Amino acid sequence: MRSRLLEIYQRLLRYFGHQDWWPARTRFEVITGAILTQNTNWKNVEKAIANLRKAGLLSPERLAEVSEKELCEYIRPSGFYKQKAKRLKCFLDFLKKYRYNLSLLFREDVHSLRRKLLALNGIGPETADSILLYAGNKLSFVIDAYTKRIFLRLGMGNPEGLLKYEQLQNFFQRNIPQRVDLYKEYHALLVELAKKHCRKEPVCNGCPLVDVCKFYRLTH
DNA sequence: ACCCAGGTGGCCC
DNA sequence: GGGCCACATGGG
Repeated sequence: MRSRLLEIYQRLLRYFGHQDWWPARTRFEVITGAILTQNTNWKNVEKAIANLRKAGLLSPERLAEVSEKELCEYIRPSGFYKQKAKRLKCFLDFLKKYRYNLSLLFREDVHSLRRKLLALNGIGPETADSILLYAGNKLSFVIDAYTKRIFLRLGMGNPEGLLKYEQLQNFFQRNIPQRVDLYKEYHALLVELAKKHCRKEPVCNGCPLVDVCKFYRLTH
């Protein structure tokens, strides 16, 4: 199974090229984006991030200063803005214990830090792992709706009960080399594949995995 | 006028 | 432990 996952990775990389994720300038911007993009189109998140940047608020200290109400106005385009303002504030309260110092935060080991992030209101497994991997350079593979959908289409979903988050995550982590750059690139490539070829209504033309896609074999 | 998007938490059984 | 539902904006 190890070779299967790596082969898929190689094919995606060859087809799409390096994705160079996460699209952000700083670690704090990664974290902010990770919370804002929850069930939300990235284009909308970009608008919210642009608002924050224009106001000079893309640092923990500065963002901690603005009221939750004011924060709502900046992030409105990203949707669920009242929830997300609260969630950002919640994370900042947590970060205050580290004197708003992300280097200090990420000095902690991945498992202990993951547990602490999951304990925060508004940070579930995907957001936690996005923060750990892309902001903290920690070995924590990100699973999202796209990843699940793709592996269902590939016919790798049900047999071992790989539907639950941690199960699918363990499956990846056990079967590919433990390298941060590989984790980052693989997730980015899966998102790219999903957007181009693995939507709810699949676009099989030109899909680099078309020959191994169970959905394709069943319906064409 | 629909459907969808890089989830999460709360409530119910 | 699993099955719904609210949360909200912008684009196709």
